[in-house]
Amino acid sequence: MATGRTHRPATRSRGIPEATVARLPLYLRALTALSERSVPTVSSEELAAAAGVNSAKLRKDFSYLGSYGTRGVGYDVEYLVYQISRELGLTQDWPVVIVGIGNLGAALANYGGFASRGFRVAALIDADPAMAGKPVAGIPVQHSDELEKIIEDNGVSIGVIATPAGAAQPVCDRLVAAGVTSILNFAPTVLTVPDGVDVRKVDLSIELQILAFHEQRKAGEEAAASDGAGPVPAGRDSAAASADKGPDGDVPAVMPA
Amino acid sequence: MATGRTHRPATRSRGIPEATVARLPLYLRALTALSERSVPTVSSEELAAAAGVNSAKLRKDFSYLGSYGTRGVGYDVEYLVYQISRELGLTQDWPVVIVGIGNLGAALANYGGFASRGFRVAALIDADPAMAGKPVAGIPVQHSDELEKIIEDNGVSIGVIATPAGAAQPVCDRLVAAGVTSILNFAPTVLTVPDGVDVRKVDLSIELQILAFHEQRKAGEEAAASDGAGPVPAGRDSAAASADKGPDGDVPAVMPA
DNA sequence: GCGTGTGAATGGTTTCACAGCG
DNA sequence: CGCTGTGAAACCATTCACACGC
Repeated sequence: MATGRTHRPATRSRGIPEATVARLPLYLRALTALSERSVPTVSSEELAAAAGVNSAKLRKDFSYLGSYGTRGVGYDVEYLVYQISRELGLTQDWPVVIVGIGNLGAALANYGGFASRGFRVAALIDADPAMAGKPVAGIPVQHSDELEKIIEDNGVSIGVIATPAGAAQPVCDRLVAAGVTSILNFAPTVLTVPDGVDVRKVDLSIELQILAFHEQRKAGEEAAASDGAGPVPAGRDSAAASADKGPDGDVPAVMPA
Repeated sequence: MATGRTHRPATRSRGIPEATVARLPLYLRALTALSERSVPTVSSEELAAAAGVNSAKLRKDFSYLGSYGTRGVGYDVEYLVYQISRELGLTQDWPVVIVGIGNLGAALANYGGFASRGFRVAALIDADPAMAGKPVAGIPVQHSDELEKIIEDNGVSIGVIATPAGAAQPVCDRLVAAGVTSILNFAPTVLTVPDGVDVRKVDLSIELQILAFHEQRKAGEEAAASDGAGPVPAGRDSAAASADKGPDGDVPAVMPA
């Protein structure tokens, strides 16, 4: 999904499907929880339930990593934690910079799961001179003039962009020029990057819009058949024309017809 | 990820693929930008470039909505903005509650894109009594005791969870019981919900781990990667692929199986 | 002509179902 | 016997290529 020419034409025989890669962190988290409770082994069924997927999918996913299970028994928790960690590259240390220390950037800097597993916040960077030196999550914010130097000195290859939309592309360009090859983008913009650079985006408003779509669809279907699977608890109908109850008279007015 | 029951396409009309739905917000954003610059029409090629997808995909996506383009010309920007907004349900107002007003919750409350398009922060809720009454982003935080009342009074059907992991499931249960049917979860946990409730998750650490995987692969392309998928649990320590440079003391004990 | 709209071809992912092994 | 590992089938998504209509 990065650039136009995104094709990696079968780099090597090393072919773990993208969809599987995206689930490995989920399995890892579930396994870590089991590990902390000193559970020695799990079946695909149990682990799948904990990770919120189905067991056939999980077994297929693991089959791409190798045969790490024992038939008739299940998977060794510790061993699997190690194997997945290694596959994901978490047995090494990844220094990360966060650019844009507003509300969101500060939240990310404070996020515990960040440091907990392989990732380390190497620096916080902001364009506002007034922020410089101010500690956030115990780390002093540095001015963006230092960006290139910070990247190089720390061998940073992963950058997190938490700037306003307008600043995202320029920041991205500088990160890439300085040597960053993976970017996690929280700004609501499509980033353009050269080949070989990975971009993943996290976009609140896109997620909300997807939810709204499904929500609207649910509201439009009050003629359920005899399925009767899920009795929605409070049978209160919601979210129709909402021009009546709101304490706030603000109308969004997205578009006239 | 859409919860449980796959919707039967029995109702022949609205069968928009999930992948398409996920891209509509992207198109909408690009179109809105064009609209603000008073661009009257776009070709699939141009719009696709702005949205970061390829044009065949975009045309196929739009074909699910109907035939809104003009051959030889392109798409009318304003008209398409309206059609997509309507399809996504953004022509109505969606009151949203945010639960958990820590760093992240505050960031979300302050996020501009939130209110800008169809969504309205109806309330901020936190379990900490000390937070109650304190305004965040101009909205006073309310205590979680009020949760059910708030949901009902405001007809909220979308909830955002930004609590610590441990609190997420209980909060989720209460939201659902009170009538929420769509949840955006920022806590690093798998949420269990009844049928008919949609959950989407945003998970920083999963995204970072996916990036790390690709980053590691890139690094491994310079050095001949030694294949680690050996026979059975005997040669498991062949993890020499990547130079172990990190002082990461957290490596789990290697298991002989 | 030009660019949309769409069947058909391709590629990837999920699910099924069962063989195989501890 | 129970549970993993995996071909094969079913499903979904993307890409191709071209007919069609402005």
